[in-house]
Amino acid sequence: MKINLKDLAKELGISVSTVSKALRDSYEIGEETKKRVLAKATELGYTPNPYAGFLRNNKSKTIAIVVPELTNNYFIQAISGAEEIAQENNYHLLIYTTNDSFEKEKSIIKHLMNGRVDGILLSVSSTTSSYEHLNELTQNGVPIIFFDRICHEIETAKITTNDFACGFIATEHLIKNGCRDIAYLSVSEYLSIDSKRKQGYLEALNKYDIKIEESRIINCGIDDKMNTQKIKKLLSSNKIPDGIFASVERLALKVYHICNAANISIPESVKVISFSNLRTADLLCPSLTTITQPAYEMGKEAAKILFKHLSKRKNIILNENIVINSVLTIRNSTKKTS
Amino acid sequence: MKINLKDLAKELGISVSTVSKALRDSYEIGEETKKRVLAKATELGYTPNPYAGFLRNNKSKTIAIVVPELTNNYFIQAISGAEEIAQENNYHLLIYTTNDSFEKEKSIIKHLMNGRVDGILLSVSSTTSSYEHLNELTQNGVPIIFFDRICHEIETAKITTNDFACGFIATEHLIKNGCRDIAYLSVSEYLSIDSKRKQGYLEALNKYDIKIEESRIINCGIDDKMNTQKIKKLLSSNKIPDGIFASVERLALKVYHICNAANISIPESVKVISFSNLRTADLLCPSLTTITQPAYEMGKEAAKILFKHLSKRKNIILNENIVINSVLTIRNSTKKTS
DNA sequence: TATTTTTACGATATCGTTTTCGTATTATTT
DNA sequence: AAATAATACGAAAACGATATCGTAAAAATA
Repeated sequence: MKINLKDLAKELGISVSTVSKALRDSYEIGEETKKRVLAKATELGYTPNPYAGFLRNNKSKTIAIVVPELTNNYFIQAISGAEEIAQENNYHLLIYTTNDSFEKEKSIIKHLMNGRVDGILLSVSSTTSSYEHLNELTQNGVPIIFFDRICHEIETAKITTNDFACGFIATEHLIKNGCRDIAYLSVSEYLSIDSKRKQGYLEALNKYDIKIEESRIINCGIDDKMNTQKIKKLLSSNKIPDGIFASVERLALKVYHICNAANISIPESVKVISFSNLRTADLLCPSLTTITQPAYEMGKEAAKILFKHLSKRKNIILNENIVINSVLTIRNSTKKTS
Repeated sequence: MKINLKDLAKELGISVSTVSKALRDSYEIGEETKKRVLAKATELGYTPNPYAGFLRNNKSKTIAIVVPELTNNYFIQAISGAEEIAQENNYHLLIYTTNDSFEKEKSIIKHLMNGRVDGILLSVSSTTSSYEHLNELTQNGVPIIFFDRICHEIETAKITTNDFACGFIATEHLIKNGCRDIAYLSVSEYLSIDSKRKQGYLEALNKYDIKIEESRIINCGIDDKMNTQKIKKLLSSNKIPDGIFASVERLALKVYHICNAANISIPESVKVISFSNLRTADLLCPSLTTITQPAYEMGKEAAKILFKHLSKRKNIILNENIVINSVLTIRNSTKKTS
């Protein structure tokens, strides 16, 4: 049933090595023999055992993509882009989610260290606070490319969007539409994307001479209940902010839900802008003004760079920062209401 | 740098086979030796080459999940469920998207035939019109489990939701809220889920003595422009339907967009219900009444059954139909407006 | 003490490829 | 015709781990 090279060789009355070379179209084999082998191979439905080849060549034709969560459209689109490039290169794509857990990320990375994959695309977990596991990985010669949630400490290629500029733009947009008391919903103290977006936010406040209130920076995390509590508190005081800048989609939706429940009207009472890749942003009530990251392109680019490197067989990836800009799409959640 | 069993054995001054058995905690090896080996292994950071084992044992500890698209929350959630179970079983998960293309599906399946994976979780493409590639797969001994978009012709386990009943319930809900002229947006003539949902729709019309109009069954497909055109036509005639039942999320969103553009008010002019796993269904304008499939559970269940089978090492999976019910969530898009 | 059993380990074949190297045959050159 | 070069193929050694044997030494039994 399951046919291998030896079977094929026996059937053809020639040696295994000849069959192997014939199938790989080697110059060492005569045209006639090649045809015979190929014909027999298709006749018997021969397909090579991939793992034998992997073992021999020390290459697995497989890469992994590791993301914090699957309930975030950004990551879905990035995966989608990576998958397309993988298919183009006849590679296979393993998928792992860390659920934003540092421990799980370490465990996954450890499992990928032994040559199971030729390379890794990673967006680090929001609770990842040290990078030894990633260092070990590169020491073992497994190339890794970061996208979005990058790790500066590791020397390799990193794909990001213009987080600082967008943080600035988002905040400026709120200001220009009348906001003077803007809250920033931070997603994680560990993430570079968060700190950059926040810096953009602070810079914009500075430019427009708005005093920075530490209490308006809400440090959210992965605990949904805690987030709800913090945002509820923000929106139930007697002096609620007139603008909210959510660093990630999930927090903006939380704001929507809380405002709905508390009868706080967007954008009249509070304007909302968010980093988001939501497909339904324009169908929301009200439609949500977003900074949309080029998630698909970022996934594609990360994979492309990995494959470029894999084809070169060089052992080191140079430090490289690739920035693909996000776009601001203005909708009703930040509409001027004066 | 990269250490293998032989290196370890040399370092310890014992044989490769002893080291191997010690690491696998074999009864053949003395306690003391085991400890020595284990200590040395961790000291030198030994991790087994996975492919060597795969070759030897003819098992890859890897399964694949093949879905039509990633821009559909149903599939994302199903993948998420499958991934969780895979991690629990220390398995790895390969992901493939067919983009609803029959050819791509065949190509992917062919690549998975040679033992690259121990099993496959599949939701067939909406353009898949024959099943030879799947038959070949099972003949090659690769177990396959279907979820959602199943294939009756292959004998194996299939995870579905109660499509017929939900088709009926959805339609009945529209009728009870005042609709008498209900259109059904079909997603594909090939898919069993579609025909079952449609049958439910027809059954409901029958029960309430509503005449079935063939022209109210809109056969959509994967061509977005064609879909837009067909739905626009439906909604721009002088007698538009008072209810729309979308068989998939994407078509409901299309309806929303078209209604928004054409100033047709939902639910006043037309009520909309849809199969959907949209997280933002309740935030839409108006909030969307949905039949929500237990996507996460279905993915989990599919994976669980596969692993149950894999542990049994039996060569055949019995025909089995597992049905997990969907839930109707009533929101404003179907609100009574008499 | 002699025999059997148990314990603990090593040598080696195997999984299915790829690839290096060796070589017999034919073709080309002088 | 003799020497060299090109062509077409086969034998066998990897790749790294596992598992089947076989077998010394130690322990248990007779």
